[in-house]
Amino acid sequence: MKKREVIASVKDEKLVKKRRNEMIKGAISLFKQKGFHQTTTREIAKASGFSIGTLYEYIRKKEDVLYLVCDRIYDEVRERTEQDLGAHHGTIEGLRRAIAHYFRVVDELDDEVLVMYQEVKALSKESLPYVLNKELDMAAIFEHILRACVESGALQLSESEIRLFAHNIVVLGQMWAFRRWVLRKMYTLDEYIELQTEFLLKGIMEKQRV
Amino acid sequence: MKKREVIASVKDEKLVKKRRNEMIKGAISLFKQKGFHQTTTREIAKASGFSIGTLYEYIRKKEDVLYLVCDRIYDEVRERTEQDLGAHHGTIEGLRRAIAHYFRVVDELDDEVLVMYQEVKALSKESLPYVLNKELDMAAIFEHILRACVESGALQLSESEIRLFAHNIVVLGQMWAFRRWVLRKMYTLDEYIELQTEFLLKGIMEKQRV
Amino acid sequence: MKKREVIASVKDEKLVKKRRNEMIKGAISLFKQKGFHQTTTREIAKASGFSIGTLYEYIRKKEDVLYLVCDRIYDEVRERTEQDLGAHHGTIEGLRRAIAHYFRVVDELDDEVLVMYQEVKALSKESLPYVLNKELDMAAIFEHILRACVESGALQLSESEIRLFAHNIVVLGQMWAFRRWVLRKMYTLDEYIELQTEFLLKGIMEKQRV
Amino acid sequence: MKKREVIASVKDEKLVKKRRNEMIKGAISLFKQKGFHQTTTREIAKASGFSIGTLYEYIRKKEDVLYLVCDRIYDEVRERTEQDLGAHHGTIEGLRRAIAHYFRVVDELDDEVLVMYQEVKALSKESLPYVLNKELDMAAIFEHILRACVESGALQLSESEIRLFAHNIVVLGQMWAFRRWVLRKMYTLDEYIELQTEFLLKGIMEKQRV
DNA sequence: TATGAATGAGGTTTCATTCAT
DNA sequence: GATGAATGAAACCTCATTCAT
Repeated sequence: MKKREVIASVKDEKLVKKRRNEMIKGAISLFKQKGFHQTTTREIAKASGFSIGTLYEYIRKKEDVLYLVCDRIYDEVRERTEQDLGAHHGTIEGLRRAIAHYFRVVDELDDEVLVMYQEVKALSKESLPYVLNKELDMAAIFEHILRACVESGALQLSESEIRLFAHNIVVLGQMWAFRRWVLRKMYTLDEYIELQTEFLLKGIMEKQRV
Repeated sequence: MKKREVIASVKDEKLVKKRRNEMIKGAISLFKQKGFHQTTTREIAKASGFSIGTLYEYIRKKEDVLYLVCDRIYDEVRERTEQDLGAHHGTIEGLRRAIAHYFRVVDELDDEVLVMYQEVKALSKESLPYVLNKELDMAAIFEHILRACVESGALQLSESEIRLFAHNIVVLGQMWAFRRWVLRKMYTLDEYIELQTEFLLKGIMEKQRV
Repeated sequence: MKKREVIASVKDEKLVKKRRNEMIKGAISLFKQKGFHQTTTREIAKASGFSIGTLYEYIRKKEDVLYLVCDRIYDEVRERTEQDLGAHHGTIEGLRRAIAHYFRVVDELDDEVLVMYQEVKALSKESLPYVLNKELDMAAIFEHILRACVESGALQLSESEIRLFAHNIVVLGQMWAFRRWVLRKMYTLDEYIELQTEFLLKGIMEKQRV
Repeated sequence: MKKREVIASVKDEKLVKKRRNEMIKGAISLFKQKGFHQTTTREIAKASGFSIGTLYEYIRKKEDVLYLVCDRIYDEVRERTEQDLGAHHGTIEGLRRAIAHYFRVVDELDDEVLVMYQEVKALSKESLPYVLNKELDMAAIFEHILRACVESGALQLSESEIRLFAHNIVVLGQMWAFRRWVLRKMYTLDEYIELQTEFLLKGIMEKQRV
């Protein structure tokens, strides 16, 4: 699925990219604090370093900002997660590292992940599918890893299980962001990774009926 | 933690309870469709069957409605989950049944769970703790069950693990609601319960290091 | 053709009528001075004696005000023109008096007629037909009078001529309003009526080829 | 009365004339569709084939465009009407032909006439007199013709009548444009010319009191 | 001379909340 | 207790105009 096109009045594509980066950065910091609905377009413009008129040269509606923000956050999380995933491919060790790596990315971008999580529903019916599709892309990363393990014989999983477990990994990672208000009181990041990785791997690996 | 007091002008407590029930019912159905911010107080009043003036006899601010709604949904989910939990206490079978039971409750109340999930962040700093506390109550249900299993010797878990696994159960249940857009394409509820229960139990039970 | 319904949030029909009268009065005086587009909704509210919020309890969009204004002006002109039209029905004298009477109405309501004339095109495609239909109603008044004269034998006109002459009368009346910037320098109202009545009657009456 | 000077930043007069022609052409086609107020300066620039910056090299304010447009339309209507008016000067036949000719010009330029009619009131107090003066020039054309007929003895009219009848001719011509929504359903252009010419000539010619 | 990005005042409209009845 | 008309702050968005390039 291609990206949704957000139409700008300004022609210069370089400039559009630059201004939108400023905009996204400004908007994220506001959305973190107050959420999308509590943030005004003027505030977004100000935080982006330009006037309200200029803001609207680069978007059409306020919701476009939210779309761009969600889009960016997903890209960021995905890109970072995909970094350095090559080694140990198709091994349990590789899976273990991927999980840990992903959890650390969520920790670094926890504000962003939270924003994304809580504001997605504010997207219009038009934008939503594009963003949900990115959720699927995240799950797909772990599906690939799991599938590689199956192919190498390191794991024995049905296709159904692969897909479900991939979602489980993604969600238990995000959980560190959206339940941080309680989890951080109980665990350090390292403890959380340690415990959840054990939990996940056992849940994924064992074959015998419980 | 006690409930947050939502102040009503009307004194008759019976009436307050009755009107608030109507209000919560009306509001939930609206929040499901359009979310809290897109729903106006007038719409809430109308859907509740009384006038805007009357609505404000039973709440102080719009956010009170959201608080009451979230509060109610948590109570509903918790109450239903706690039903018929007595049997098999302290056994793996009891845990298995509790999980399945809880997942079915989430399925029945999926709209409500979604509302709760997506609108919590709209609560004021004042209300939020009360609602988050209810999240903890949900986790506490499974902590009790897990702890009973540990005490009966059916499971061997540290206190840290008990608390984390309880959250995992709660979140993977909610996941059926907040990822339904993808999960329902892949699994029936029964399949989801079957797969996730296996996954959870294996993750929880096994003792040997992976 | 029925009137276009302008939807009000307020239920009390009496009140709606009263407030809309205030609104129309305020709006006309503003439209006279600055035209529809130069007039802001805030100004309309103020001139009507209520707040901007209240204004929008009685209309949905700014254009509704324009529709109500045009609608009212047509009604006013038509009603006043139709007054005392009974006598001399079917005679040239009756026609002469009707013309004079109508011209005097235009003179009294010249500002209103001007507003109507110049702002009609600002109406939406949705409202326009209802207002144009009122133009036809005006013409219909004179068609009836002319037709009565034909039936009584006082005039000999084809149906085509009746309809055209009716429009001519209406337009030459309105001309006193929309060309007042020049006509009033040249003629008093009485002179204008005298000259135009002669002109119209001769144009209408004579049968022989010129 | 001289033309109002519309100030351009660009000095090259040839270029100014050329660009303004493009501008007027573009603007008219937009004003036809949406009216002056609904048309943006950007749209005018685009329709004219240059940038918004360039537009403002040739005008000072948006209203200048409207002035130039109205000015041009009047010139066009007047020039075309004055063509081939020499023959039959001072005769009823000459008058008859002039009326028919003018009505055909209005028919050809009906969109333009409508624009002019409906947007004149959007002109500033400063520009208005210049444009109204052109209305007088139109009337003057027919005043001249009528006066020639009086001088040749073909008609017997007071100065007052001459001036009024000239306006009547102008307005009944414009009426074909501004009432076209109804008139075209009832008459072809030829029928309209035929009927109105008879009407006008009878109204103008007959001497006996009615 | 031509461009188009930038500006921000100001437009329309919404909606939570109040309060007289 | 119930009503709903009134309020006005504040939201989103537009667009005429400027000015650096």
